[in-house]
Amino acid sequence: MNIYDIAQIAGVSIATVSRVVNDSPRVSEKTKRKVRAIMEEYGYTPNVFARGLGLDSMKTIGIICPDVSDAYMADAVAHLERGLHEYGYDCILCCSGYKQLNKEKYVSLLLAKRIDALILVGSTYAGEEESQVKYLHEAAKRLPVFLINGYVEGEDIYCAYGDDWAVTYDVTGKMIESGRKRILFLCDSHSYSANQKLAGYEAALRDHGLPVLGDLKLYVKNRIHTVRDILLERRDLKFDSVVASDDGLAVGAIKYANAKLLKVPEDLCITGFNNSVLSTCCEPELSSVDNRVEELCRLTIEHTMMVLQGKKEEVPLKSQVPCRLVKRCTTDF
Amino acid sequence: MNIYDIAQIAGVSIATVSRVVNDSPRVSEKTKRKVRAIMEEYGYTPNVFARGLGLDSMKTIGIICPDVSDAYMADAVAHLERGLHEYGYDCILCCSGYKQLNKEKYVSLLLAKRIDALILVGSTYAGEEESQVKYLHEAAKRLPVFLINGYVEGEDIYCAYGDDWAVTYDVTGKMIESGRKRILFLCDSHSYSANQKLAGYEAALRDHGLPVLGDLKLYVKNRIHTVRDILLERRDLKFDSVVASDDGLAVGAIKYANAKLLKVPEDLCITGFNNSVLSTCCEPELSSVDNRVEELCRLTIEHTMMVLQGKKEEVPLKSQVPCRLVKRCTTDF
DNA sequence: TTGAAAGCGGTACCAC
DNA sequence: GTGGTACCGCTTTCAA
Repeated sequence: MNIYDIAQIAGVSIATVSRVVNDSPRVSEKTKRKVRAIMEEYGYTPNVFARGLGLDSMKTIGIICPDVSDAYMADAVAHLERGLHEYGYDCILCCSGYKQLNKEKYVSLLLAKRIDALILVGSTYAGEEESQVKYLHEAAKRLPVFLINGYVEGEDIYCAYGDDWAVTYDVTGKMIESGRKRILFLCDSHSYSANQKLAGYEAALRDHGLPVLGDLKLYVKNRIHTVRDILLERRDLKFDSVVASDDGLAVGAIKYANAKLLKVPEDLCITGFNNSVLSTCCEPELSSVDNRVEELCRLTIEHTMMVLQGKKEEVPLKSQVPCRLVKRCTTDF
Repeated sequence: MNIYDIAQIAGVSIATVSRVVNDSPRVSEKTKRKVRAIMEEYGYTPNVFARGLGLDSMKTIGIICPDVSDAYMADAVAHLERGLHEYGYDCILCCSGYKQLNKEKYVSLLLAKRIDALILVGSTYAGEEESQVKYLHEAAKRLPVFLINGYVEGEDIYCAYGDDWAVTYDVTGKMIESGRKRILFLCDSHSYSANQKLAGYEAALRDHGLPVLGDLKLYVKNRIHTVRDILLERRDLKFDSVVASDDGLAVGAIKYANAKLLKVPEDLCITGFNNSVLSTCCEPELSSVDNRVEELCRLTIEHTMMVLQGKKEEVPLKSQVPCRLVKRCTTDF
């Protein structure tokens, strides 16, 4: 059943049917009703390919994230999908992993699919150096690119991210003010956001007259037991508190504390990041920074729609959303 | 840059360019090289819409799940996306929620997008009665439909699921054999898989000569604190063990035990389902049934490809994968 | 308000 | 092995 069939049955031209489908004002109400009734009766659905050919758009948005099985990204993807769907857009989801080559491959693959916009979730896409974000600039020449949780400067690259620096500065400061002197910084990558957190942590130490010690900056794989075991093995490492860049790492620290029978937060004060289920699952429950994914996604969707509607002048290239610490049982401030 | 441009530059016909793009054997190696070089040079990518129009396929597979922010589904989606991508297929992801109407809407939306196959993740799609799966039968008339974690009988509906009944029967049996007499069954839905688990639980009770008590079958919302609080409030409810249909529910039970200072597993023996991060995050760590998503996804992908390659006779309509209990600290058998 | 017809960018059949 | 060309199903301009 195609537009020709409908036209014939309705006794009008395909142009008219097309206008009805697109709800053009230049068709009489009477004709509209008639044609609609027939489309309904025969269960006609316009062919998306033919439509795409003409309009060069399929109302589809590409979402790339390193790995949806990560709770934070899954959450983001869920919010994005829901929101975009409300605007009549579908989502093609791609999990690129963390390797540069694959990120680039996925982007060009999506470009070939003629998606309407590209949304990248995760600060890994912000790259560590200019050469790593070149592909984003290239992509941005063809369609609007949106980054969640990272910042890349460039025309038509719109970024939404939390103030990781500020919140980490703040949390670290509070730890110091509550008497901690040796704060361990736990991290699992060198992404944009990880670097922001690290910088905030270091600034807080400096501003409070504490030394920035290389030993106390630990890069570990984000697996609970791995973190616990590494901390247990490093008997040389002395610390009275932990600022972790992810809940998984923080829970590893909690497991370490439990294993060593340390009192939390008295002997070891711990904060995580992302405010995921993990933080209410562990024991004691984890104080964690809420990165406000929902808000970041909301903003991104809003911006995407504005840009797609040609109002890109009204959309800021960078949008920062304030994070906030959700206090539970692993902090005493 | 389209096929006509390339043809002109290369001094061949569009037919030849098309053949080169599709790597047809009926083009001389020399011509292929020449045309390929030009395509490369000008960065030509075939228009997917035009191609779709002709072939009526866009090498895209629709994935529907109730909610990707759920760890289990996120995991499944991640596996599916990775696997399908290896076969050159992209994924359109839809989160339908649990309402019948929305499930149906999403399916017809995807059908209109002319996807090549449909994969549904979650036993909620198996429905509770025939009328609820009618839309799947309709869809299956147009394209192959795959279910992960649920069973629906019907032509061209291929299902892969764990043996929830058997593993629950088994676990419940072991609890009884280790001396438990009042086993609480925790559940958050009436989905196909939930019903299987319940049936396995009840069968085990019966086979061991224990009564099936309505009080001990509890339907709760899958939120850790909610579960804990409900159990704390129900002071009338006596139980010495818990079989939960999801890790989240089981962790709720652990929180309850911790709050009441019950010893786990001595005073309260607990098992969860899905073997998610939650099970290694909580304290004590949870024994949980591994539902083998990865294997379910692997099978589904394999089957999808076979069906799309026209070998549907070789694909079984139902594939069962044995689950297994991963023992941690909340059980003593 | 409606219709005719020219694209959109490919695929595939049929000649040569 | 290569080229010519009729589709695929829709949008949109131009005329009427």
